[in-house]
Amino acid sequence: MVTIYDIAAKAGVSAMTVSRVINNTGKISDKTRNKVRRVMEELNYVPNHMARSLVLQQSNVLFLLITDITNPFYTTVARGAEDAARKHGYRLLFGNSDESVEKEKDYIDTILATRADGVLVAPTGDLSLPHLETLRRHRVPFVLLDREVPGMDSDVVLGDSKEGARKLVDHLTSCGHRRIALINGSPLISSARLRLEGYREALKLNDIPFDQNYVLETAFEPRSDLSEIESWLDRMSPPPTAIVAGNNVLAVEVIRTLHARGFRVPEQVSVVCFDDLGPYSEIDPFLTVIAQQAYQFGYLGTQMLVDRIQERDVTGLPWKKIVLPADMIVRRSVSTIK
Amino acid sequence: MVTIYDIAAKAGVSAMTVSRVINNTGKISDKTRNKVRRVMEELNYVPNHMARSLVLQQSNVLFLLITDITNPFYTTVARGAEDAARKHGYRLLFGNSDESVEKEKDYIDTILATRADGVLVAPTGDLSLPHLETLRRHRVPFVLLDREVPGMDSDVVLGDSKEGARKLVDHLTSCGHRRIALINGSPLISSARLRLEGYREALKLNDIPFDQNYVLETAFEPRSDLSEIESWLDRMSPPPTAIVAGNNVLAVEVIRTLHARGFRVPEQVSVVCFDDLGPYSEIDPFLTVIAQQAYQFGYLGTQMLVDRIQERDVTGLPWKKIVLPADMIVRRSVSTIK
DNA sequence: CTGTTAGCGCGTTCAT
DNA sequence: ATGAACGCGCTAACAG
Repeated sequence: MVTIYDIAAKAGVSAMTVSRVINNTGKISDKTRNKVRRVMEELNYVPNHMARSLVLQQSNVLFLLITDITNPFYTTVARGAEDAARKHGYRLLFGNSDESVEKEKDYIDTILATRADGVLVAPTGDLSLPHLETLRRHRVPFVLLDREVPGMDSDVVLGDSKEGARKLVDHLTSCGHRRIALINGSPLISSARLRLEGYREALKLNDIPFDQNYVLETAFEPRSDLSEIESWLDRMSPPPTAIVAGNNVLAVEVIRTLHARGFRVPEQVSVVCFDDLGPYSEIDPFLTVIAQQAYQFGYLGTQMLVDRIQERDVTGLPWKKIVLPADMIVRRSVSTIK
Repeated sequence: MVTIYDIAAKAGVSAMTVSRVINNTGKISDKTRNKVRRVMEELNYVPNHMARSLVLQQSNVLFLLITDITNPFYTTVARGAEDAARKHGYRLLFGNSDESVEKEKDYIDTILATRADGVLVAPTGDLSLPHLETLRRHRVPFVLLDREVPGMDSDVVLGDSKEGARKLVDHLTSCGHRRIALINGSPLISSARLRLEGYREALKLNDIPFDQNYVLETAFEPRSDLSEIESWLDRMSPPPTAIVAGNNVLAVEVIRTLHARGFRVPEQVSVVCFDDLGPYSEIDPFLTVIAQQAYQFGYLGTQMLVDRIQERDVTGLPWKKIVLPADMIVRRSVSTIK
């Protein structure tokens, strides 16, 4: 590896001068600058970020910790984050927690050891609190994505979950549905809680009694075993005419289960959910969804994070909270009941 | 930041002993080991990867350079790569080239400066050659994904593009289609070339003359302006009854264009393509596709890369080439012509 | 079993 | 405008 010393020697200057040329700091005569530049090219010099980071005490690395890059929502979040990170000169590491607190813990350790300058986290849920406290204790700035964690103030980018759930339920009732079920994520996840709340409020406003049997609280993550969903479906009587899913994964799994049981969607059961399902929706729009602005989650979150990193010394900057609107896209997965 | 010196002082040993405890190297008495461990916990010590990397001359970072994480194919590649990287103790950086040679060049510089231990690249095409040569010159091991680059030997993971194209065309002919068009990526991309070849061979075997007007070679990337596709569609006469798309993006764009022009798919025009479209296909399968094993591209590619990194000194290890099978999934986007 | 020395590549500080 | 000395946090090599 060629270092600044190599090029210093060959250019007949000191390493410090080379460093100055590279970073455009201090005053340097055009002559030496050009000379140094020429030698750098000649020797194919590439700066060493690790050495630089070590002395500067900053890595220019951000970490994106999401539950699963494979979920189209997070895919797009990642794209937004990478674009913004690149724009500000940061590199982006990422990891998938799979909604597992333990895996999340592992990544937190990695993040600390990496000396990432900041973190974007979609926390697995309220149980992430200790992890966030660890980050805080080590003074690593972070921005929460999609989920808040009680007991931890921070910058955060959220979707309007409550409003989204209301819109979904209202849409269903306006199509004549009254028996509306909800399959949701864990109540330990703030966005799931808000979606349940929105669902309950909308029912009330539509004079529909709340029935606990119509609600299943389970994991937002894909599962191999659908039996929990199956038995829930069987348990409800009378069966619902419509199901609200707390996210896209649950929608897919409910529909698969319904299909396996011979139900047709939407003819026999309507289904709506949060989060879109990627490019397919452009050509064969099926699911009626709350299409959250995933790209903005990542892009704006990264902006906030970078701001926070750079104004780090300014103590007491108030925490910022961005709530992105919940826009509904009506498609074909809801039938009308007369 | 607490360093090994802090904990050395507090534990009454030398920094070297602490280092030994951390890395489990050398022989250390249980007593000192425990003492050191206790102090480490007490002080919330976290190792500094950057310092470690600097002296060890290895970063434990891999870089995944793809065209667009938003493309469900690459999304899944990324998931496979991250899983494998994590398994081997590597962290994973990623970047999107958007099929742009310039952006790719930028990332190559980043990769070098980062001192990434290895790179997974889906090169933008044959013009990536200089970039790969740069990596090679700097002795950075890399594995090519999905695309080969003439003039550069290396490890590579490919799909069986030729066979895939044949299958697609054969399927169409078996449904009675004879006027089969192809919308493909740039001929500067090896997989696009092979798909064209497979298409031509299959036509020949089916006694269908090749017609250059039925082929459009354009970018694999999403575009805002569909006019190129529109005019191609208008140009073909008689119009094709079926279209093979070189990837999922092109399939989506062709279908959108067809819809905009009032054509129905598959009633008036059938469409098939390479690469699946994400989770949607599970619930509302529409497009007939060659579903490449995206996860394996990432997972196996990373395995190969790690092997190459670790056996780095063993010169002359032959380049490995993995060709993953092209499995067709028949769905609803092809109509039968009597 | 444990400590000392030196250096990984770079930038800050203080001279000149 | 340029250079020398030092340290960022860690480990390899050697010494004891």
